[in-house]
Order: sequence, then C-alpha cells, then structure tokens
Amino acid sequence: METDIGRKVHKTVDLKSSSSSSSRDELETAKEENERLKMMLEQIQENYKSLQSRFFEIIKQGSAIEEGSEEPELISLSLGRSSPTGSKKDDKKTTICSKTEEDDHNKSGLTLGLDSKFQLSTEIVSNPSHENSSEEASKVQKRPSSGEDHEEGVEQKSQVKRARVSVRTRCDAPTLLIMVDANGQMYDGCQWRKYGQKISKGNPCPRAYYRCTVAPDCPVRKQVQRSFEDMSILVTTYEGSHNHPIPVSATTMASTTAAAASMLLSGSSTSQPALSTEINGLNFSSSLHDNSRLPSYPMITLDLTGSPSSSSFNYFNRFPTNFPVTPRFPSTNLNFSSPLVSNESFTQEHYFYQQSLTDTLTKAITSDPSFRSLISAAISSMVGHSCAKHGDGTDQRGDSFSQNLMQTAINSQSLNDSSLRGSSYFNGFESSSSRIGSSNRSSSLSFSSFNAASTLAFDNKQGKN
DNA sequence: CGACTTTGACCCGCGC
DNA sequence: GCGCGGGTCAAAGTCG
Repeated sequence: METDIGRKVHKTVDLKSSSSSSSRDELETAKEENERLKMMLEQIQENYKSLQSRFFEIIKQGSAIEEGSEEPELISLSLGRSSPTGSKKDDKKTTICSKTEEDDHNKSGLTLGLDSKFQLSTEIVSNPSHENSSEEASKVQKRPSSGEDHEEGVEQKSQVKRARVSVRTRCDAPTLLIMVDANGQMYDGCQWRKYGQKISKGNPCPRAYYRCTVAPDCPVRKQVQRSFEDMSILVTTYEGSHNHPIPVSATTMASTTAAAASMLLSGSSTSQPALSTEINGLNFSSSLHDNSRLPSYPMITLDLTGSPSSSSFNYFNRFPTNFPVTPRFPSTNLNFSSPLVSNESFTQEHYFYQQSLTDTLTKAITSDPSFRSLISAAISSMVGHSCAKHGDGTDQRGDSFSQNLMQTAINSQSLNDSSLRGSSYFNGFESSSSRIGSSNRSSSLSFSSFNAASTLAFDNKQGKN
C-alpha cells in the first residue's frame, strides 16, 4: 500500500515537474517572442524615423511637385507576379509623378487605414473638383443641349479626363483578398446597380456598367468585364469618387486602390525608371501602358492576378484554409488589413489565416530587409500622400501614423501575451470583427483587402444577376 | 410592390 | 459627313 502511495506521489511529482518544465518552455518561447517583437518594434521605430524624415522632405519638395501629368496615362501596378496576359503590354515601365491635387471632398468619409483619410486613388491621380462630382455625373448623364455655354464646354472637356482605377482579379481564384460574386462582379463593399451592358469591340465578353446606389446622386461608376485574353481575369474599373461616407467594408477596396496609387505616387516622377520590386517572388511594379485606344483617362490598373509560372516562393500560398485555392493561382497578394469576420463559420479559417499570415509576415519582415523596406516604402508613400494632401502643414497624420505604428507593436505584444501569439502583426490593427460599423477605426494598411467574410456578408442581391 | 436586371435604343465623341 | 464604338437611358421583365 505504502509503496503504491509512494509511487503515486512520485508520479504526481513527476507530473508537476514535467508540467513546470513545459511551462518553463512556454515561458522561454514567450520570452523569445517578446524579444522578436521588441526587435520588430525597434525596426518599426527606425522605419518611422526614416519615414518622418522623408515626410518632411516631401513637405519641402511639396511645392516642386507639380500637377504635371495631365496627359492621359494608364499606369499599372502589379501586386502579383506579372501575369502572362497582363505583362505582355507592360514593356514600358515607368512611374507617375506624385500628383497632389487638393480635394476638400476628402472629408466625406472614405476612411483608410493608418488613420489617414484620403479618397480613392482616382482622386489621387487626378480629380480636381469633386465638390462637383454629382453635378459632374449629371452632366455626363444629361444630354448636353446644343446651345451650351463655352465655359461649360471647357469644363466638361476637362472633366472628361477623369481618373480611373482598374483592378484586375482572378475571379475563379477565390484568394483571400479578392471576392467575386456569382455574377463575376467583384465585391468591394459598396452597393451597385447595373444600368447597362455592352459587348465591346475586341472582347466577346460583355462589359457591365454599374453605378453606386449607396447615395442617390453618387457619381461613382464601375465597369466589370472579363479579360478576353484570360477569361478567368476580371477587370473592374472604378470611375469617380463617392460623395457620401462609404460603408466600412467598402473602405477595403478604397484602401487597396489608394495603396496602389500611393505606392505608385511614391515612385515620384515619370522620368524615373519603373518602380519595381521583387521580394521572394512577390512582384511590385508600376508600369505605363501605352495604349492609345484607351480614352484619355488617367488610369491606374491594380493587377491582383497571379501567375504561377514565375513563382519561386510565395509568402502567401501556405494558408491552411478551406478556401479552394487552386494551385493554378497561388495567392500573390499582400493583405495587411484585417479580414472582416462576420460569420462564425469562417472564424477558424480566419484565425488560421491570420496566424499564418502573421507568421509569414513576421518572418518576412524580420528576415528580409527588402521586404521591410518595401513595407516601409508603401507606408511612406501613404504618409507622403497625406502630406501632399495637406501641404499647408496642417496635416496631423504623421502623428497618428506613428501612434498607429506603435499601436501595432503594442497589439502584437498583447496578442502575444494573450495566447494569440503570432496571430496578428498587421492584422493586429483590427483584429476584432466588431469594428464593423465602428467609426473610430484603428489603422489598417491594406494592399489588398477582400476577404472571406466580406463574401459572406455580401448581399445576395448583388449576386442574383 | 419596390428594387434590381435586362436589353434595345439613343447620344456623343472620335477617327477617317 | 459618316460610321463606329463606348456609354447611358428607360421600359419591360424578374425576383424576393
């Protein structure tokens, strides 16, 4: 009996010691993690310093940056590896000069990450008078009378040159970032009403025309068409800017395009060589399409398609998700925003996705200086943009930006502490699903931002077509 | 019944 | 001036 008891006690002691050793291990891991996060924080602070210096640099240069690029331009920003179809025309690679036209209309709601509030990149590129955006739209819609005022005519002419943002996505590749409805219409958070469809020349696929129905007089239009070269590629073109606060879920699209434009703009002048970066197979590039057939719209193309051919390594193709990601289309998109999770069934996927993403990002950031610098460049472009928007020095985004960066680090730390370790670095900006509807959003740096939950939240009305 | 889609017609700009 | 092509309108149809 005694021996039995003795054995039991011994076993208990063993268990205790083993559990204490495991907890010690955990502690060790946590320490390591903390160290890593500290490093990250330092890195972020470093980056912030450099960004700040650049910020002031840009302020100084602010006057020098002219609204020079009035010519029609089609700029392509590839966030994926250049797709075989898309890259064909992208021989000429160049960047657009930082154009910083003011837009008071910015105040109207489009809230982007990093606490910055800037409009859809259409305005970043060119869109001088968006206070008139609704009038503008109505002018376009109304058949102009024969006895038109000369001034009006001139105005209209200038307004014809509206900037557009074109997004190329693979609609049969439900990457985590791109959501497409049953009709092939890319979900972007806004509500759209189809008002026309045409079969354009050179492409048997019909082009659908949508207008924003969030506000009755919203001038924003979008066109959706499949690429003739590759039917799996969906080309969505946005035109105009919202004259109303857009739904939170729609800011993802806005931030995507804005980030694209920002990165583009950060490249500075047209005379510079192409802004092209490749990090472990991730290809960031801006290029100038020479397409004379296109209308005279300044246009940014955000290429979110991917091509497996040139893939050497993909940061993002390891997500253990249930999304039917086919090997054909490895996800090549960068998504630093937090996916919206509005449906419980996706919570787990979302969690794993976040975990993987964060692990990947953490590794990428800590191990790859070029990736770090890329992110830094992207962020700085946003700062640069905000600077450009408020060249009068009233801009306060720099502060909030730094706060957000710090908050990011803090979030990472707290996540680390709360056993959500590794679940969010960038996603830590907004890891809560409760942010939906919240006006006080924390920052989100989104390079591309469609997500599973968005799909779930997607109104079936959009898809019934 | 309201919101939305479909689709043919129409308008306009542009190139020849 | 004419034709082409892109974009929009609006009536009819569809759906929930």
